[in-house]
Amino acid sequence: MSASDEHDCKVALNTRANVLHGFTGYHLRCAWQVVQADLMHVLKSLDLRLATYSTLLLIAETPDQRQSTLADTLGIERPNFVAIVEELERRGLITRTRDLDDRRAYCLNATSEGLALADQAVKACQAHEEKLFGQLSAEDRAQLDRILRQFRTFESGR
Amino acid sequence: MSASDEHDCKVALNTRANVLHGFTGYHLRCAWQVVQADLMHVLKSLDLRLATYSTLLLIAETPDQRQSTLADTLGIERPNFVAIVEELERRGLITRTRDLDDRRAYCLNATSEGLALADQAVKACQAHEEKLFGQLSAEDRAQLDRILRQFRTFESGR
DNA sequence: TATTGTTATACTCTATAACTATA
DNA sequence: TATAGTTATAGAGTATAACAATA
Repeated sequence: MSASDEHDCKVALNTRANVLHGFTGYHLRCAWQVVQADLMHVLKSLDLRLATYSTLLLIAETPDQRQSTLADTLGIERPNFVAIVEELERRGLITRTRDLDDRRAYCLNATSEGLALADQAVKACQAHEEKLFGQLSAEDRAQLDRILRQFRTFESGR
Repeated sequence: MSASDEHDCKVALNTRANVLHGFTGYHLRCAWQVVQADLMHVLKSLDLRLATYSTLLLIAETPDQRQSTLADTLGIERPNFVAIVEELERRGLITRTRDLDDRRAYCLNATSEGLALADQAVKACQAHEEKLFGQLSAEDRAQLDRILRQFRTFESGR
């Protein structure tokens, strides 16, 4: 068996007490790393990465969008998005058809295989969330979700 | 003025509603990205990165530790830690002296310049935390900190 | 034999400039 | 001239194998 089959649960920045522990941002990072490590493991079983997963989901639910619109939504630079879209197309999960009104652009759509995989991935990620966030009390879990959503409106500027 | 002088507040994975918004993990990631972007900007003004910052802080408060111990604590692979330590030493922020009991190892210690910079960095990061997490209510901020700390004990394995 | 620090290397993710074809 | 998609490239961050010096 390969190293990729072992589930590596190690958290960077771990165990020993130090001044970093006084920062909420540090704990936020540690929490994300725990979640990310498990999420990546779950997605790997479907041969997906974070980027291909979120791209496939977005294409599956918003048909006929352009690459640049999708890339923008996902916060991925257009040049870096090309390889992601190419992989999904090569695997038969999405189609790219020329926009008839603007022949520079593509319209991206999920195939039935893509929709099926997106569905599988969502179910797997819901199970992953249950496994991880289910370790919190129901109240804490709801509070965490509610509080984290507030960050979307935050400015990080001076 | 260079691009590094502008404060880029953009959050990846942004604005448009999609199925990802149903996942707490997604919001956790977004929150970390908001915090990380601002933190990196703050540290850049002291010519520090996340890695050099956390390494300097750890060395400053735990004298006479070995590289491998420190790397382990920070969750950084030993080979990748070499360049970080070299940079801090080159800038006169830390010293590396051979361990007399084990001449394979180094003992790392912060210089007075290193201690001063660590102090500056901690103060800057405390201000950064006030600015960001201060946008939450006092109750929400305390709840978030408390809940996030629970993740340190979580297993992400099956 | 095992460990400390190191080198070399490779793979991912990210960021920018410049090209092409269309508009 | 501006935009959509692309190419090339460069920089971080991260991971592993293997080496020299020392234990």
